[in-house]
Amino acid sequence: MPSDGSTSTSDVRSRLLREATRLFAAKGFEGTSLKDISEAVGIRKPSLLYHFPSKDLLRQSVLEQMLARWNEVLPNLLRAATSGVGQFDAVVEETVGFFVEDPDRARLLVREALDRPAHISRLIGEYVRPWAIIVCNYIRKGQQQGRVHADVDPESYVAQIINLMISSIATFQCVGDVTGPGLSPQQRLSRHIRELCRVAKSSLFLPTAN
Amino acid sequence: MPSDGSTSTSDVRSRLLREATRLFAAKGFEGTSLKDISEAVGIRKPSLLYHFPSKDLLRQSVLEQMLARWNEVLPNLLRAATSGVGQFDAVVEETVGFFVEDPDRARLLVREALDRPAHISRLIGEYVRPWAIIVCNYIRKGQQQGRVHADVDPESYVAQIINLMISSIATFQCVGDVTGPGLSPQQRLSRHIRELCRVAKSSLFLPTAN
DNA sequence: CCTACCGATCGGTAGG
DNA sequence: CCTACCGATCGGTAGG
Repeated sequence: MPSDGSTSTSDVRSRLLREATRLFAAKGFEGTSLKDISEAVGIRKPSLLYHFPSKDLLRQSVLEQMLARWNEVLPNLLRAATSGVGQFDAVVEETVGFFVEDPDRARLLVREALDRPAHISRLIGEYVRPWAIIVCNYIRKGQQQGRVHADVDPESYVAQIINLMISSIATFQCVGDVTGPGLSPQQRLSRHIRELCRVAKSSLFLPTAN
Repeated sequence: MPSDGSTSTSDVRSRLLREATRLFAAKGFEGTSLKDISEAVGIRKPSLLYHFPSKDLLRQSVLEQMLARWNEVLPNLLRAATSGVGQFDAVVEETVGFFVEDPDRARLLVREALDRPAHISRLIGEYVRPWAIIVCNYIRKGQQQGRVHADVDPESYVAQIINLMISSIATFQCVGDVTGPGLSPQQRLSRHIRELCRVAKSSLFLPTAN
């Protein structure tokens, strides 16, 4: 019975996951203590360890929760990925949207890539290779049809664009302002993403002859 | 007198900087202890603290050393940056080369961007804004001359390409293999960089009419 | 979900 | 450049 209004029901576990995500993204796994996380939720450290038996299992749970959300979005993405120039836009924007919706997802992935490269390699093999191969085949078909630049290296192109989408959102807050202020963060983000999509598309497709 | 062959002269300080760079890049600032660094050099922790009075000053020194090296390379870069399509290649390749020469530089910058975004914002203002403005003006001139795509957003484009160059090398070891193995790391890196340069150029310049 | 407590390790100092 | 040591904090456990 939530009589005090601060703890709604018994979603302590999900609140722990949320605060852990936020703090791991902001200060890193080693830079965050269990005390930081538990007190952000309003409980003591041993209580956290009741929900997550160790710090490392908490880290794994944080990543698993994010990947589970990605698997929810993936069907939409694959549906949009069948063919055509407009569909390409949709795939990029849908993927970017996943990370814009919560930039901590991007920061978490970049940190994990730096801290545990072998783990990220495994996740890539599991979560992105399947549909990366599909995209590569789509690119090669486009090259045969003359819609895609002949000198594109499909595998490397896909790797670069994935990397660009994730890391540019992860570090957006500080690398976004190369040439000074003058715009609101929202405006900068919007320009940033539009240019990201433009780069991805313009470096893939030949200009349409119109 | 270096009689034992392990310590050449008294470059303990520079060896500490080298090992600190390597360990901060690999495991992060919070994930690296002063003991790790000092023992990698073969001395005790208090001896490290004689050369660098605190862990935070060591971090600053590591970054300063890297930025000093960048300032040595910058003149070559600015000389090549004057005009033309071939020159654009030279600038990108020279910049990429700086980070390929030692990928720890890229990892250090990405980690710093995540850990201390305000600090990286300041460094960007100091080290990259000056010549980023020059590049933006060059892009705008190219747009007027019809050599550069009209819909390029110069500021965002520069931010994206800088971000791409650094982060793709920082996380190359794990994100490079989106579509499976089969190539040596050297071959993969070479393909990766070639595609990176192609994306940068192809998304900027209009196809030459030949 | 709590209090009380554990050994280990942290960055840093004293003193030589 | 070392040994010896400091208080603080770490992840984790006992026990309720």
